[in-house]
Amino acid sequence: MTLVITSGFTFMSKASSVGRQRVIETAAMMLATRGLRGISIREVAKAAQAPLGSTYHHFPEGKSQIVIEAIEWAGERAASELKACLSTNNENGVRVFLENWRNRLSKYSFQQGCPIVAAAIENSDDDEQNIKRAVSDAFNKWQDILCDYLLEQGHNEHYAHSLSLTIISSIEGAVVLCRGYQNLQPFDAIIATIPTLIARKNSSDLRENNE
Amino acid sequence: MTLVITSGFTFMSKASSVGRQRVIETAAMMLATRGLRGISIREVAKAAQAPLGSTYHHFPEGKSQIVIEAIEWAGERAASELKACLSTNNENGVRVFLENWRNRLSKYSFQQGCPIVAAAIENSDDDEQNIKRAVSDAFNKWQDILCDYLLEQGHNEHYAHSLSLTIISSIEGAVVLCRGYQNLQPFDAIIATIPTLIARKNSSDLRENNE
DNA sequence: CACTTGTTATAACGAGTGTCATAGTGTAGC
DNA sequence: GCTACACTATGACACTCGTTATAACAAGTG
Repeated sequence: MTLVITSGFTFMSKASSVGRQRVIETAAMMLATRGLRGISIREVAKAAQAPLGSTYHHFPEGKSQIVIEAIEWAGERAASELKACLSTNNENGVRVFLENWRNRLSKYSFQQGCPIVAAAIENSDDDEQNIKRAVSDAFNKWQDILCDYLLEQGHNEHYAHSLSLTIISSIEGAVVLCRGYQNLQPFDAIIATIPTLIARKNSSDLRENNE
Repeated sequence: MTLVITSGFTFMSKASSVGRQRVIETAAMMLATRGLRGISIREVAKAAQAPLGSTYHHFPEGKSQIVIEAIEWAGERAASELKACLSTNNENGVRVFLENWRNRLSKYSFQQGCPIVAAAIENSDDDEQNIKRAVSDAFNKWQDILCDYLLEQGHNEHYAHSLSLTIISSIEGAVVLCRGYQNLQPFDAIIATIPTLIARKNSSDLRENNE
């Protein structure tokens, strides 16, 4: 339940901005745990030790604003971690990133997944096209980073595009499966298979099967 | 919104059992659309044209029973479809299954995903270890079917195990990404990459990287 | 007819939800 | 001092939620 805050985000002049930021990070954590409709502003505020009365001061658009900012923050956080892994580990970058995710999953006993996934799969009849936009923005950012990396590794553009989407899909799917299975087998599986797709530099056997 | 009922499920003697079954299938559909906490018994009953007063007659354990039976039904349904694809298409079986999923996604305009995923990622503090069990049962069934198929295709046991989990992870992840992106690119990506993992019969380059 | 049995109708309970209005607090600048 | 303003406290509104209790209904059986 305890959340370690590492961001030095400063925005306004006062100490309350760290309270605002803590609400965002707590919302992201609870989103990853319980889903979009599983969290309430009251609970987020309580967990963030922020006064409920002030959430509508910091987030005048209400819950959807909190959720969107949580998605953006989590997306940015994962993007910078991915970038760091890829730039410092060269051809093993993806594997290191996978293993980081693996460790985080077991650290939290499969209670936490990906907040962006949680926001992606819960439709509501009326509201919030903006949530979907924040979700696709996050996915897009990860894909761009991965795509650039794969191009640097010598893959052609088309394969880099497909492979980057495949990697992200596998990760997100494996996180879901691990939470269902309550063990790490799905993640260990993609750690065993995905790197072989990256290692293969010539993608000749791929082209003939495209439509 | 219209739900086509294809199952010939008979259980009790009366026509009301089709009402009961319709509640299950409607719950599965709404679960796939709005998530575990996004559905209410009242709404499911209304959508299934079943009287609210009788849901607690057919499902005395309440919402959790409805959800569990919906998961079981959806898991069984997907399992039999997967089995059919694999047995009638031999080495293209997975590809056919992927394309079926792809078509279903666009048919429902990315509104519907996988009900089992929805149930897998929403933790609640107190209740329902049984939901998690139903989820992992469904995943396990799919994995067994895929694993047997891959063994028949000539893969060794360890690779078949890893690859089957990778395939399921990729599909579930791609479904999530497609809903986020609101387009089919993620699914087209895994259709381009996954079959190459299946086509490769010798997994020699895989073994050296395992821990 | 009475009687059972499977099903439905209706109303209510307590709890939780997002949101808002209003009043109160503190602190910085004059 | 005092005003301005960012923030917080409190309580309320209208709503939905899962669940239960209780009564009614329909149909078959004796």
